[in-house]
Amino acid sequence: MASVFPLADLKASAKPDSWIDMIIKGDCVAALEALPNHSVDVIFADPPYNLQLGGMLHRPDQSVVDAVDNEWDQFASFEAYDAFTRAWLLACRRVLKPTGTIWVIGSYHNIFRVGATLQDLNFWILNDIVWRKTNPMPNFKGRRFQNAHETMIWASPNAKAKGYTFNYDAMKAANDDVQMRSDWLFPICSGNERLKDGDGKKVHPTQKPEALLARVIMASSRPGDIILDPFFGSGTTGAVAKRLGRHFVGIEREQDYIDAASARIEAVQPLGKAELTIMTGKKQEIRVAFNVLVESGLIKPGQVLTDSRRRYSAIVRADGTVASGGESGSIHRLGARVQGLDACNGWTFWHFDDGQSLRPIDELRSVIRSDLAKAE
Amino acid sequence: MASVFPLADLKASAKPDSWIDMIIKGDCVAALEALPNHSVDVIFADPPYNLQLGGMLHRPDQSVVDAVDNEWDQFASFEAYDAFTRAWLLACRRVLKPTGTIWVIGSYHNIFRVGATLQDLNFWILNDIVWRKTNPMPNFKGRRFQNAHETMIWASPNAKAKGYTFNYDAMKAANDDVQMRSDWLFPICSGNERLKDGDGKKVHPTQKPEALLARVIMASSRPGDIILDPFFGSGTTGAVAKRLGRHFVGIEREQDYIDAASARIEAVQPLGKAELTIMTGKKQEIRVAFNVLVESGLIKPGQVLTDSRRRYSAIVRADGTVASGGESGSIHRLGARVQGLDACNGWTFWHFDDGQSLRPIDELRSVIRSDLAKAE
DNA sequence: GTCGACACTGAATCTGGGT
DNA sequence: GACCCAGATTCAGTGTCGA
Repeated sequence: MASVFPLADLKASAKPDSWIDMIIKGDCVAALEALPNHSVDVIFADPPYNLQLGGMLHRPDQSVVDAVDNEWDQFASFEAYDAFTRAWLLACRRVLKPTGTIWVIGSYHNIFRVGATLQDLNFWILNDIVWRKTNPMPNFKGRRFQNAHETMIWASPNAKAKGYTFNYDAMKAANDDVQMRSDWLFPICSGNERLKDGDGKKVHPTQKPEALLARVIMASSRPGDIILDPFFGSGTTGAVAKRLGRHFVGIEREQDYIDAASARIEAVQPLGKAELTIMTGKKQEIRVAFNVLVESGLIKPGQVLTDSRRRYSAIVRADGTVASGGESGSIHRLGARVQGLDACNGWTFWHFDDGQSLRPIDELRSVIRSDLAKAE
Repeated sequence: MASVFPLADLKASAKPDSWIDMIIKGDCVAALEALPNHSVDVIFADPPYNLQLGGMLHRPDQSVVDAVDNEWDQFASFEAYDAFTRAWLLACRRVLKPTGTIWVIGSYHNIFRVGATLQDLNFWILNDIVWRKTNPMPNFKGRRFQNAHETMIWASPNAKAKGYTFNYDAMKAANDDVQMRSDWLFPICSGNERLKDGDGKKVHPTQKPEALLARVIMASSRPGDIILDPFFGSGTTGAVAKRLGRHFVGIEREQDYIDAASARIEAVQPLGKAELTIMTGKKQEIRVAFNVLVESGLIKPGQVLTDSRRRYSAIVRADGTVASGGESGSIHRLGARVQGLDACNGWTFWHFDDGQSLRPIDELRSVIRSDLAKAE
């Protein structure tokens, strides 16, 4: 239980990082306002859905559906819900790093209001993600389609924000080497994963599955990043963040939820560094300029490069530029120029003849890179 | 081309139904205001998405993506888009029958604003439906998840609206006898279905697949209903409506789209009556009250009914009520009362003794129904 | 006629680091 | 903030052409 932290203590603390890996007890907006500017990498928010339920719902066998009827899900009007949404999103915006991103999950009851508010506040939507449930609750009355999904919005703090973390290559590799789509399939949280109290009753009515949070965190953060959840509830975000080697910050008002989340997170074993290594693509590799190949002798001045079908050719010059029919420039510029295009990746466009076949000069760059790696 | 209809002609027409199965040329809101109150059963709306694109986007092979940059998709601000959305939704509300429903399709660029506006105008969301694309365009820069779906909102005109059409059993039967979910899988519109002009260029940048409209119309309307599309475009709604034996009304500003849609709809052959019969379950079956059984002599006053295990018993009264130990009421009420439950389906709870075994009284209702069916 | 290679396309808010 | 420029980046199709 060491990770619980009353908001008053946080405000009194002189230590700047005392809020990391803690659950702050208190109101969401007040607690956010106690955190430093631009200090967290990712926010995952599962706000109240503002369900507007009529009476009780019975299954065909007359058993009663255990609906979400908690006090924290009651709002007087759409206006009240919008004001609440605006307040916590504004507080989140200040706490989020410029390179950070925010996730918000909801259903049709609230997600349209959340999305519109995000846009009004100048957040920039990157994707809307659909969580398709393998095992959703049926529609008992037969008057609608089975409500089989929830929606997450992923956004950066403004339209110009560059440099947010998206582990594209890891996602693609995890998805059988095709791009990860915006529709994800996961079971709802049940079985051993579902937190129960002493009477076997579920601790929290809307506990999210860890698999969902794992994909969110793996996609949009790096090990060591700080993940904030302003509606911490049963602490799924904290548990998964800890397991995945990230730091967490939770905000929660209700002591029962804090107790359950705290114990749950305590029991989590973080994965090791090897398991947490994120697969990256070329963008992350050491930059090797073309003239390094010339300087190292892998390419010789005067050597002729061609494209893969020998339609175009160019001569290598000693300064690391290439020339063709009066034109000259970088491998990229000249590649674009001879093809009449705006841009070109010279590394894959230009080839050299190794005596047997044409090979892209990118292969020579790989040789340099592996030499550099050995030298480390 | 007979189905095109300038808005001025519509206003001048004395014939009240002259707008049915027509494409009205003109502004969406102005045209809607020329239609009678509460006159259409279903509205399907595919409004501009308000895409905010930067410069050109190139594929990895340097080819240029043909983006949606049409004038009709340009708005000055979110406020302008919201005002536009409010105006056409209000106009739709007046034209829609109290038992009607509206569908709106969009992407994350606009759907949150549309959904919030629907709620602000007191529409009642029944479902949000995800159209999962089998073949979406990839994310070429690897900076986001592949945007692989669009969202539809299905709503009734107000929270208390009852009696809207939802062909639950037909949807369930069409879905291998499990409830139709809120996530639907369809390819994007391509191949022969995609309308092309003389030069082989697509007529409309965002033509929707007919399969999507077919499910919408089959789920939420009946043969003979009127389906309105205020952003008619290439006329998919009209073509599918006609094929499925529904009437359509289209509103469209651009003559090129009207010409293409008009010719397209002209070529559609409607399905026959037999193919259009909507599969119905018990909900749609002829209602048979318990007293009809008594009146018909299948159940006799004074007869004893029991539950399947003979734990409870009740005596049938001539008025079609049943009584047990001082309590009396409908078969449903009394069934609930004796079990101490809030509700009970008396048709399956109460049984009669046919001399050999106990059989639910629901079987007698089936006898009545088949007699009624023969009589038609 | 068949098969393979290649070109083309779809509602897209689509780079990042350095000067 | 504007500009420059290296260089990284695509899935499920349909249609065409030539062998």
